[in-house]
Amino acid sequence: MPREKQYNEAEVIESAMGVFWQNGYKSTSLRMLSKEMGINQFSINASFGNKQNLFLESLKLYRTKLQQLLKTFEENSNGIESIKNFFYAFAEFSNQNEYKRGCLIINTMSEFGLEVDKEVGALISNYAEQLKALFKKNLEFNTTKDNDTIKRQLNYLDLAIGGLGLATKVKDNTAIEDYIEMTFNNL
Amino acid sequence: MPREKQYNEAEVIESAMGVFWQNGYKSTSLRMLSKEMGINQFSINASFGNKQNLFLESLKLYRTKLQQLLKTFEENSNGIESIKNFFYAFAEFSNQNEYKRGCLIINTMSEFGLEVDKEVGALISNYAEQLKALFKKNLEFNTTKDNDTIKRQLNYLDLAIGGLGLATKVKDNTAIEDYIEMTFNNL
DNA sequence: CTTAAAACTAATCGATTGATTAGAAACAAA
DNA sequence: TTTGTTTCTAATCAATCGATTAGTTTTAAG
Repeated sequence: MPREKQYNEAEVIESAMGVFWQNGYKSTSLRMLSKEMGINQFSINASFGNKQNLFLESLKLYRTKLQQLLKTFEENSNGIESIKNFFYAFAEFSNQNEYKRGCLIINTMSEFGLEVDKEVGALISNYAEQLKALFKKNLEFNTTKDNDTIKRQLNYLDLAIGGLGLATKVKDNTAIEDYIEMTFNNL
Repeated sequence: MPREKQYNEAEVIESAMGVFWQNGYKSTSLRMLSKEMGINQFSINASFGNKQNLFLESLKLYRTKLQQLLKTFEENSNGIESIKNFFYAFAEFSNQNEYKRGCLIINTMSEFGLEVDKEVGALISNYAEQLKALFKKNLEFNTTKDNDTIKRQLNYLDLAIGGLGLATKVKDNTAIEDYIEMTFNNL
């Protein structure tokens, strides 16, 4: 007997994700979201509760998109070159349209630092740990490396992918390509 | 005949800079600034006009502080090792107290991306160009490098210092040290 | 049809934002 | 002391924020 929803929740989250990606959390208002999602504030509340939770759902969607890159990375884990391929895929993903939006996860890390919401922080940490595990797996492809070398190179890659995320928001593609190439000269 | 100001403008800018550094531009309200600066909103307006201009003045002050690092860098320009020393000095500066605030300039780049205020953007660009000039000077200390190598290494260092700025906001000192050491293994 | 449940529109809530105002207080020259 | 200028405090402005409400519309079961 009830009236049907006139929108698809998965579709409107996609729109919300785009707005948060472009503007960050604090600079995104519910009115901006309402406009881009094509539903009013009441419906946002009905489907997602509040702004914070909609942001979390947007991050989850973003995470599932990145997961496809991680899947390719996992399936093609043959050492350093595989890590480099992931760096390029990550940069390309961040530049997937005309906007310079960077990476939503790294943007969020930068916006909130260590004072991040608990659930958001958990999502970010989970992603970071999964990525580091893949880095580690590929670094260990060269069995001559000692544990200390692995540990240092892992920290190097972890911070480098963060820097790459920031760079995709403010630097041009040539600089980014030079950066990736140079990053892997050391490894 | 007039009444004297009961505060020193240079001192209250120092306080304002700290608030912006910790919270970013948008998350800093005039009431937070008023409280930390020890003067009321009217006085902020009287001395600095508006929030945007106070932010610009805070950035200028931050820039003068970084200028001391650049001065040391300039005076001790003997090649790659000098660049590395600057990286360490930059990381230490960003961690100068108990807070994890990162670098105000890089935080601002991340917060506004390419849609930054004109004057703020000019200040950032000016700083970035000055820094790149110093990188270039030290890279060219090794006269065997061709121009293309210099250009690639310059982009590498430019993006790496950005990544370091982000890292000082969210990573621990061990990871940062590993990152710097690894970064200079390639050069 | 009638009816009940859910989704819709539009208006509005209190709180907070950046900015401004009115009026009191301070202070040195006249 | 009087006067004129500036700084100060405290209150308040319109705009916007996230969130919510009241009331209408849609829909399908009965």
